[in-house]
Amino acid sequence: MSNNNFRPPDSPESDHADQSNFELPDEYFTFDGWLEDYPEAIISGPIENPVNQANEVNDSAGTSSLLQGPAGNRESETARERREFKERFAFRTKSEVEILDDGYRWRKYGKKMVKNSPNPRNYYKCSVEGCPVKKRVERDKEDPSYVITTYEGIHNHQRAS
DNA sequence: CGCCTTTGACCGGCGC
DNA sequence: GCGCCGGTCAAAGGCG
Repeated sequence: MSNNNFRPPDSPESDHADQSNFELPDEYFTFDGWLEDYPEAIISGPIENPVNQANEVNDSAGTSSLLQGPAGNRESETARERREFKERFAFRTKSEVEILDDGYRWRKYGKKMVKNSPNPRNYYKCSVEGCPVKKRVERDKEDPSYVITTYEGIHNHQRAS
């Protein structure tokens, strides 16, 4: 299994050479809320061309997100909705370990048991100073052989491994 | 010695 | 209001 050599597509500087190293996870989803807001995302299956979508994002200015949802109506959204509208995506990977080396250094800052799941959820933050990226990792409650990783934000810096 | 986990406390939003 | 729930803080210890 590709436990230690995948690369998430939210890399700010991922050039085309990097793309060749990018191994897709088994399943891959995008959404513009959190997982619990989109339970159907887990069920409904992988999206069509995640790599192409990632390329589009990287090619287009690098300002904005992988996950443009109802962006046109942003002004009319409430403050809370706007605050929650961040760049997020998740994927589900069959893996025995949760510590996947994606080329960034992460510092774990929390762990919580969530309701409706027997498994804890782990919170990580990018350890580069000033970089706002966070991720959370939890096991699939239905199938514990899968790990669900959710990324939030876009990296400020180059990958330093 | 500099970074990392671990872990319970804390906190803010939201529903009742 | 109060309590649940999810997210974050921070003190303490671990490990290379």
